[in-house]
This record gives sequence, structure tokens and C-alpha cells, in this order.
Amino acid sequence: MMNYMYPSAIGAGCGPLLQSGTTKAASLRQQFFQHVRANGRAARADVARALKISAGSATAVTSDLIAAGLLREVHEPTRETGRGRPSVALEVVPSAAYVVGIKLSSRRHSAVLSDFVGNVLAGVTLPSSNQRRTPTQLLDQMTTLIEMLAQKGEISVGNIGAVGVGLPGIVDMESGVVRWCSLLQGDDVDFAPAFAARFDMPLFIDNDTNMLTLAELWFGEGRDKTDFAVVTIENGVGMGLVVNNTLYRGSHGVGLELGHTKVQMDGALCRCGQRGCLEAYLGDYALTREVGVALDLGEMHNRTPEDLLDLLFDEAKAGNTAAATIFRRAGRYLAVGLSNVVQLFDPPLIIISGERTRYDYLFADEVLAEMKTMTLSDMRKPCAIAIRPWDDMVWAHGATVPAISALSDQFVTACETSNA
Amino acid sequence: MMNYMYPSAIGAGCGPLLQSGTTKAASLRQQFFQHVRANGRAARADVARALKISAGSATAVTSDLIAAGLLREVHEPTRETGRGRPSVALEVVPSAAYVVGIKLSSRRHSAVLSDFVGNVLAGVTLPSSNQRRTPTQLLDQMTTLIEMLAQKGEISVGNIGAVGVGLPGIVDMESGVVRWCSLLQGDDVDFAPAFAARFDMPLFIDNDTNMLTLAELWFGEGRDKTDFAVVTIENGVGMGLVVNNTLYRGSHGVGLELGHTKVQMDGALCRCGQRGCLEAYLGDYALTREVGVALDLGEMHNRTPEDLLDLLFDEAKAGNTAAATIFRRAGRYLAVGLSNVVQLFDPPLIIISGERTRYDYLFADEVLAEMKTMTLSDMRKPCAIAIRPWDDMVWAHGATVPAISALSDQFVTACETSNA
DNA sequence: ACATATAATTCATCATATAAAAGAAATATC
DNA sequence: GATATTTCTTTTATATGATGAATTATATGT
Repeated sequence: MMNYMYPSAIGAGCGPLLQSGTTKAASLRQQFFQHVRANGRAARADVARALKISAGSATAVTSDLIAAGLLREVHEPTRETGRGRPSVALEVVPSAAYVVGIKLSSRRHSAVLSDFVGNVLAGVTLPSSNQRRTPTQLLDQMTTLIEMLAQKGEISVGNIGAVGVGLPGIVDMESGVVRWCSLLQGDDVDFAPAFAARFDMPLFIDNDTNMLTLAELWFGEGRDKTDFAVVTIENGVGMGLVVNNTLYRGSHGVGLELGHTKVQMDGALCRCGQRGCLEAYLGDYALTREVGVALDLGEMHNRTPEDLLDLLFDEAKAGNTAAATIFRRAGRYLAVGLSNVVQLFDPPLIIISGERTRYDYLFADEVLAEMKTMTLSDMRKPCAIAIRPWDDMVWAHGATVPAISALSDQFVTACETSNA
Repeated sequence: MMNYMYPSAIGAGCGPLLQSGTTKAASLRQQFFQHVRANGRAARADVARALKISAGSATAVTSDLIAAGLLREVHEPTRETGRGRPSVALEVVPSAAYVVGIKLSSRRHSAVLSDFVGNVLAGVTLPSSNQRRTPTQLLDQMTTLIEMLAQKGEISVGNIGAVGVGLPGIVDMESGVVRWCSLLQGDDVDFAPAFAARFDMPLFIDNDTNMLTLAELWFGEGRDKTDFAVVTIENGVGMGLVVNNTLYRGSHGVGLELGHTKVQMDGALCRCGQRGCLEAYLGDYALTREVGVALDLGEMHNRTPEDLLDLLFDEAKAGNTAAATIFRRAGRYLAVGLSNVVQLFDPPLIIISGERTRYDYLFADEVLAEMKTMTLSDMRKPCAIAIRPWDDMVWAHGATVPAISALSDQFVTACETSNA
């Protein structure tokens, strides 16, 4: 073991060995373009002030970006109040590129077509199923979605520049290999070759929770935060984390499994084989296994867990206290799980989303109050909680982020070198 | 509420609003210097290859840094094997600056003097106490430590360039204000003015766990990791987190409170007033409140909790199964807490340190095995756990990091502008 | 009409890094 | 031992990229 007090065996050195400067400084054009996109519209002078660059640079950069077809001037009379020469607003050219974002799930697939500005031009859904399918079958479904979108958006498939896909599973984002997915037969599926055979554009695959987190970072409440957490409650309980404006993926790409954090030593049995997981109190099967107590057993037999849950929720709303108690207990455990997130991360905001946000008992005032109590300490300000109503299209929209982001980087870089 | 599907009310834009490019690109000189320091020794050609800069730049940069007195050539015959002109190794000039790192605690204060290379030249300790003291009294103790170090290290106090201090409490690292500290009377103490009146050098204060985390990042096992967690077990159970080579401080500077994550719904009562906190099973008072069962009550009365714990540990080692059980149970809860960290962060490594690492029962093989089981999933590789024997000097050494880091930045920047 | 204010452009200039060539200092080979 | 080879370092001419200051453009206010 290392001797800490005298680390310097001659030439050992100190400090991090890995360059944190992997974050290559974004070029002026990149920064400029990103600033315009983030603000929707911005004049040269505004951007120059914001980025602290000279007016001359702003002109040069803008001229390049306009020449490359990435930005354009807006000539609407933007009623100015001040004196002086009015500024000319710039905006991203919507038709510079189109991208598709897809969320795949066991209930339905959803997809959106977005222009280069980030506007959603069209959205489509396709029924899905619980059954595992072959990679080719899943790719067929993705193809269908893409073609539907092209038709609905009135563009040709060839005009789509990139596709992003979010799916429930474990994905190595770097390589694009789907290591495991509940929708797929087989492990370690690499869609890239088969996709490349069909389409001439890059494909970005990631865990669906990560895609939702990106949606919040790009389009939602996370836009003005450098750090925040997203908690999703669907079949499982997942988490996405943004640290310093960047999605944190963990070291194994497994995703951050809030659902399998333990909220009770030796607690209820979970699907994963462990005891006391949050999911063992909050998952479908956790809630439905108590349904028999609350509802008339006769009705239960040939129903899916989802239907049962809906039924249970309706009953609770209708005044069945036993049914309400089931949700309330789940809410209490959720409060514990969330409080642990707050204690460990201390984020300024947690956004909760996912299909189960329908069950508002889980987020009753007393649940949130209990969570606040559990995290209260002398100095900690309470962490804000936002409940985001569930909408598959938001996930799909998030899936466009890696696609649109990669395309912009590529285009702006190309514009840099071409002007050289 | 925002409409997610169509976020683009004209000009709304998309993408993060806060520039992630806060990470200003480190200048070539900064990168070069950091690389030499990280590697202890490196030749111009090595650095040029590593940083992918031209040989010409390496010469220019080196010449500046040597002229500024920050680097120097090493002329020892480093037995080369290859052909060609032998490279000339470069190293940081140790005497370019001296810094002091201090760890303040209720049992003893520790401090080290370090040269610019990061070598520890001297270490001293001072007895402390549980009693709260005035800021002035604490500053007096810091002054004593600094003077002791100067004497022992045979340099004048005036040659010390910066001081870093880690203390148990809540610190706003930016402003340097100690918002709360168990050693201090009063809240929101700002040492800066009083310190400036005594010393002509900057003072960096932070939470002690953060300082230990920096020690691991700069001198320890974290050096070759971009992400890892540090867990400290002392009076409380704390955590430090490094994400992307940077210490993550959370949004409120409260520190990441692993000790107050809940491992049991409605569990044991904790000092914080909540139930089921990890600390309620692992803290001094948690262990000692069961001591009466394991040991002869007569011996217990006039002993400090620390002594009691040591006694309990000795008994356990001597074969007292009741005593051993107390530790074992605490170990099981620790396993739960650690497994939650793994599930939420998925770090490649967790380093455990702090005074309580003496009690090896807490880290028995079966405890670590249980933790591994709790985090096992289809795809997750097990997270490495390193037990770092406790050494206050390591914490103090970590406290030099902000000091040495700030000084290098300042010196290298100065060298840049002066050569302009 | 004229002063004032702000935006955008032009252009000479500077700072930084590079590529290529030359020089330096070792080993390998004949 | 002379020469070739290899590698490191330095030199120098050059390209890049951003800047600052002057200039032009276009509005408002009096």
C-alpha cells in the first residue's frame, strides 16, 4: 500500500493523471451557434456580449454560419424601443437538418420528427407488445416509425440527418451496443451494421431514462440548471443525473438504478432477488400483490397488471380506503428513496416523470412533506420537486438530442474547416 | 406548465441555457505544467506527444516555465536504452512555492507543509477538544500550526504561499464562509479578514471530507480515475464524489450526507431526529447504546464514547460474541448504505476511510460480500472497494490541494502574460 | 437637420500554435 | 573509427483566430 505522507518516490508526481481537459474547448463558432439555438433568436451584438467576444469576431463567425446555411437573419420588424441602429436577430435555419427521436417500449413505440431548431414537426406511435423480438423485427419497427414520420412531416427519408433511440435496457452509449433490453431476444445487439444497410445516417442509442433526462436538459426545466436529477417511475424506477450540464452515465452504462436502492433492510422481496428494494414497494407487482385485500377477488383473474393498477386507482379515488392505503404506503417508500437521492446528491431539483405519475397518491402533499422532513437539516435548503406529467413524446423528443447535437457539431466543424 | 411537444414558442430555443463551457480551456502552459507535475518527471518530447502539441511549442512553453522558475531540467544520467539524442527530463521546482494544509477536528488538529511538487516536508499535530471555540481562538490554533510547520520545515512563514483548511462542517467554498462548524461558536464565520490581517496569503476552507476526497484524487487511488466516491466514517458518515475529474460539491455545499440516508423505514432513532438513518446504526452513540448488553455495566460509567468503542472492539477481538455482533450488525447496515451508493452512482471505485476504519469488523469479508450481492444485477460489474487506513495527515495533505492548485494557476498565468 | 446611440463591418495587428528544417547528442553498423 | 541512424530540441517562417480601433450603417430624440 502506498505511503500517503510521502507520495513522491522520486518522480511519482501528483494530481489527476487523466486530463479533465477532455472537454475540448468549444470553438467560437460552436459556442456562437449553441448560444443562438439556446436563445431561439439573438443578434450578433447580443451574442458577442454574452460570449465576451469582439464585435468583429461576431461578424466573421456569423458570416461563416450563414454561408454554411446553419443560421439566417430574421427580418421581421422586432419593435425596438431604444435608439441606435437596430440589431438584426439571427436564428437557426430549421431546414438545415431533420432528425428523428424514438422511444421504444413494451406498450407502444413513439417517435418524433424534429427540425434543426428543435421544433417537433410530427409525432407518431405504433403499438408494441411485451414479447421479445429479434433485432431485425425491432429494426423493422424503427423503420416503420421513420417512414411514417417522413410522410407525416412531408420530407423524404433521405433528408433525415440522424436518429436517436431510447429503449428500456442497458446500452453502451459509446459503441452503440445494446447489452440487454427487455424488448429484445439476445444480448449485445449491435444495430449499427443493419441500420447502416438501410439508412445513410448515424444512429444513437441510449437508455430511455437518459433520453428523458436529456429532454429535460434541452427542452424542460433543467435548461437553466447545471445539476439536477430525473426520476422515472414506469415498470422500474430509474434515474438520470445531470452534473455540470452533462449527463452522467455511471461507469458501467447500467443506468442509475434508484429502483434497486434498499429502503428497508431485509424488506420485501424484489424481482431482482434482493430484499428491500424501492421497486419491491413501488413496482407493478408490488402494488398488485396487495390488490386482493382491497378489491373483490373475483374481478382480478384475467387482467393485466396495468389494468389492475388502474382499477385499484379508480377504487381509491372512489373512496376505497384499502386501495388508497396501498398507494399511500408506496408513496412513503418513494419518499424514502427520494430523500436518499437528496442526501447523496444534494441537487437543486428533482424532476419526476414516467407513466406512473398518473397515480397522484404517490405524490400527495404528505408524501412530499415527509420527504422534505427526511432531508431537513440545519442548513440544507429543501430540494425542489417537479412532477412532470407523463408523455411518451417527451421521451422521444429527448432521443433527438444526441442526434441534433451530433449533427450541429459536425456541421459547424465542417463550416470552420471549409472557410479556412 | 410548458408544452413539451412544441417547446418553440417562436424564439424559445432549445439546449442548455448555462454554458457548460465554463470549463475554460486550460492554456497550453497550464496543461504542460500540470502534465509534468502529474508525471513527476517528463521530457519535452514526452509531454508534446501526450498533449499532442508540436515539438516547437514544447520548447517555447518549457522555456517560459523555466524562466518563471516553475520548472527545471533534471541532469541526472537517466540510463537510456534507446538510440537518438537523449531527452532531458523536466520537473517542478520544489521551492517555487510552499503551501500548508490543515485538518481541524475535535480530537486533534493536523497540518502538513508541502513544497510545490506536492512533497510533504513536515507534519505537526496539536491537541484539540470537543468544546466550541471562538473564531479567533480557532484562528490562533491555525496560526500555531502554521508557525510550527515553518519552524520544522526550516522556512519562513513568509515563504508560504497559500493555506488550505478542512474542517467538519458546512462551508461555502466559493466565499470561504463557514456556515456551521461543530468546533465553532456561532454561524456564518468568515475567517478571511482576520486571516488576511495576520498572513499575506490566500486561505482556502472546505469541508473535511471534500479535502480527503481531493487527497485521493491528487495523491491516492483516485488519480487514475475520472469518477469515484470516498466514504468517511468518523463521528458522522460522509461522502465525497468526484465526477469527471472534478470534486462534486452538491448545490448547497452541505456535503453529501451518506450518514443520513435512510436504510430502514421507521428505523432506529438518529441524532438528527429522523429514523432509520445509516448513522443511527453506525455512529458512536448507535454502537455504544448497545454496549451495556455486551459488557459489564460497572465499567461503563466514566468513559468517553470513543473509549467505550475501543473497549468494545477489544472485547470482540478477544472473543466476546455479543460485542462482535454489535459491530457485525453495523457492518450490515453499512453494506446497505454502500450498495445504495453503487446503485445510484455506479462508480468504478469507492474508497472508505476515516477513523473508524480501525474497526475491521465493519469491513469483514461477509460485509463486502453482502454489499456485492445487493448490487449484483445481470450486467453490473462489481464496484471496487478500497479500505484506506485512517491517517489524519492524509486529510491535511488533501487540504493542500486547493492551495497548491490555485498557486500553480496563478503562477503559470503570470508567466504567460509576462512573456507576452 | 443634427446630435446621439447602437449595430455591423472592415482591416491592420497581435498572440498562439504549427510545420518543416536545422542542429544536437546519443547509439548502431560497417 | 567513420558514418549512418535515431531521437530530441531549437529555430524560423507561416497559418490561424481573435482582437481593437476606425468606419459605415441605421435608428431615435430634440
